[in-house]
Amino acid sequence: MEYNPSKTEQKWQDIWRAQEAFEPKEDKALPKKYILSMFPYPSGRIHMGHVRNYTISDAIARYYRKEGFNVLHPFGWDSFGMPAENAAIKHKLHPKKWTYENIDYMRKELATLGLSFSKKREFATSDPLYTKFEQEFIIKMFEEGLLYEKRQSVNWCETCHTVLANEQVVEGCCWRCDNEVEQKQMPGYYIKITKYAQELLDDLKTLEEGWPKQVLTMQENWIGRSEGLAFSLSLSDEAVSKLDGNFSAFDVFTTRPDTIYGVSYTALAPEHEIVKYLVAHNLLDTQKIEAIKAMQKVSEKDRALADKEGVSLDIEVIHPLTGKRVPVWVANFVLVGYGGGAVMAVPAHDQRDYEFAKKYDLPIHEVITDPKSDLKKEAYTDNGVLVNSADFDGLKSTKAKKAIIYHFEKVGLGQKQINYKLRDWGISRQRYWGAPIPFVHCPSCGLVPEKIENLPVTLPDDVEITGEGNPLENHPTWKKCHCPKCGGNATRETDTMDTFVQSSWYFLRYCTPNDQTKAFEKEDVAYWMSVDQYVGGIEHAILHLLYARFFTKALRDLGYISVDEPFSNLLTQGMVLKDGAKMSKSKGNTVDPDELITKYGADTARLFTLFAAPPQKELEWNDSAVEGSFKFIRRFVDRVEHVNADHLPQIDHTTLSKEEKYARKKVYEALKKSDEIYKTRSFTFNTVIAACMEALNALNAQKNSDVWSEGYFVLLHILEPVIPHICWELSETLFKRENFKPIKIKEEVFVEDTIVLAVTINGKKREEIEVDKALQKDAILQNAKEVCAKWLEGKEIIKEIYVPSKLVNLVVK
RNA sequence: GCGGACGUGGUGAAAUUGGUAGACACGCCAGACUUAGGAUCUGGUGCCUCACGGUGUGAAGGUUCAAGUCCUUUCGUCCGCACCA
Repeated sequence: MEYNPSKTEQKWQDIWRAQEAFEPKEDKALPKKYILSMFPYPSGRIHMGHVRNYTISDAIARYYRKEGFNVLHPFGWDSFGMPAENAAIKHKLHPKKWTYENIDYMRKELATLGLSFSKKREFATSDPLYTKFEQEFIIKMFEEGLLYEKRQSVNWCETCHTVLANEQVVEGCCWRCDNEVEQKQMPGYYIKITKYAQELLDDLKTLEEGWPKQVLTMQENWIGRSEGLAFSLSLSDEAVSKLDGNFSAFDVFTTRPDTIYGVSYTALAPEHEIVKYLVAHNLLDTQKIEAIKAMQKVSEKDRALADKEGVSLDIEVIHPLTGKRVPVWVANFVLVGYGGGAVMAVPAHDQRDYEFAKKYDLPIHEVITDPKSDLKKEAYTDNGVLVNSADFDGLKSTKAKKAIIYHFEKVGLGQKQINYKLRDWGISRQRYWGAPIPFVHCPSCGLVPEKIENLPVTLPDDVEITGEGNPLENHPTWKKCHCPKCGGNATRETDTMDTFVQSSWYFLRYCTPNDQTKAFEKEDVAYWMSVDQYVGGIEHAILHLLYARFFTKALRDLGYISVDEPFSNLLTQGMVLKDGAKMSKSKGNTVDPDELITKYGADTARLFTLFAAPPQKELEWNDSAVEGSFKFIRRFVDRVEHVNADHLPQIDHTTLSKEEKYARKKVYEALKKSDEIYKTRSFTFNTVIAACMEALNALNAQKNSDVWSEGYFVLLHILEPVIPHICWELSETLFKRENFKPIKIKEEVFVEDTIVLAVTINGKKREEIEVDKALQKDAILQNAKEVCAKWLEGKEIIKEIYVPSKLVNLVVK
């Protein structure tokens, strides 16, 4: 039979479309599987990363469908975002037009891959209906105090003309354009993700089975919980009067309360209010003020790389336990955004404090002893035994921490505190192509949410995108409106939402995709959620995956759903590489999926993608291996001529020749392997494909047409998720697709009359023996010794080990 | 610095979880068929050795009858976070 992929693939894609073959059933009594790939941004064309992503989830979806599950495998578009605006500037195209044209084009491209998506549930996040529900959530969050507006220092990217959330700053640079991020004071909207810090951390435990460890660790570190003591340091009387009575104390946080007797100075962040006051009122000599101003100018990123640096502020605080005076410094390594922006410094037991103390010749008081400690060289930062710590002397660090916190709480000087590195999520973006933040600024009522019945607040179409400023801000009339509360003249908020807000709940919308009145039906969500298998890139380990987890919990608490975690199982696919580097246009090492499919067909593209590496690993592109995948399919199609039954034939295994038995065994081994990779969720398709190749090779070594027929019946079943078009074609012709149902493994094919045992001597393999399966241990050992006579000459056997159906090991001296 | 993942032929990778290392492919070599082949088919292919045999999973130790797999130390690669007090 000739293999003509373009014809066959077109044929089946047409049939699938016409028959709506992959729509989930409405029956909620059926067992379900929700299989989801991260939806794409419609950038214009699909790339190999998309092909890999969707091929993996499609294979999983097809498998479960064949196993009788009600499968939801939806698809959509993450269609708000900056590239649309950049394209508008460059090509003078409206972002909306550009986006939706891209969607149409990419939808056609993806169709050629034969993906089994539910077509009726597709949507784009820039659709006004989607915006409507999202704005409703935002208003509900505001009403529940989960969202607030605040003017504060933000991450600003000058190239993108917008604010970025902390998660979107990568090593001090913009995650999208790599430009260095600056700090800017601006008003913005924040979602209180910090309120969920503990739950987001705790629930990572429920994901241990289903998520890669790496991702869990990254989220854990990002949330960054630490436990310690928060207390206040009172300024000396002189210091209070120097500061004109405006300050009397400042707060610090420490995870090492056991070292508190070792405090020899304290340090404030350059942006600390006290420092600002001293500078603003010229309360220090000019040289110091200049030094502080210089420090303030250095970006956080550069500070991290800089040497420890500081200035004494000529004020003192009182040590809360000893009553001694402690000098206050400003230091470049203290962060304003964490733990009050001030630290107690214990140079003996903190390496940063140590370096600073050495540089400025500040005292180093040892309060923790340990044989490993050598304070002449470096700080001793591990636990140990307390000394020079009054009543706490002799306690071990762990005990002392508790005792000291208890003491602080008892006398009312401070309390136990849990701190998180996680910051609230800033969602304001000063851009046009996004979901408008549905608020109004009223001169008399202040910040007022839009009325729910007026949603969605949509974008004006008549804008000019220049890249200068926010087009909504510059629009002549759009922002003029009436206050939803008092009806007076008011101004619409011109910030739009971070696009990560849209991707934080799209998987819920797929559950009830076409409802015009609500975002989703509670029962639908209860049935379909959580996502049984989520597939996407590791680059979202923190960003999208953390936001989506948060959003799910927030919507739960707003009463919309009753799900705690959105994604039970996560597969992070590896990158597609060529010549050892990530495929990218700028490097010129891309492979065009369209060309690949035109040349070899979708099945070959899919087969290569799944065969070349396990999905979690990087996939190195190899043109001749693609060719090899094509040849396998062609060979597979070619051998169909050996099939002569239109159903699964009954075979009496005992009457078969050795080759025939071996072929059957290989066929059912492949089926076993296939079930295993889905069941264990390893999704190592490469091993299943290899097993099918072995089976085909074994079939080819015999001539029994019943064995051939059975082999094809099973192999078409196994390979359907990988190379669906040709499998549907062959299965339809040969078996009326009767084999696209669960197939029972015939255990008899694994039962063999003889077994091959390895004979090893001192663990080293010497010979192989083939023995009757009924042969007893003694006889087998005897047999083994005879075969290995030459190795045993002049040796004494001191031990004989027999591992049934595996090997014999003779230990000799 | 902290955390994570990982080191197996010329290459991509397997290895039933402690039991015959290198399955399956790519590549390469040889042969067959061909006017021809970058088509197809057959065979070979870890390394050293003519062979007998030796040796081999980054390195070094250890546990065990038996280690790619478990333990200790060490080297290297990749990724994430990075002065979080």
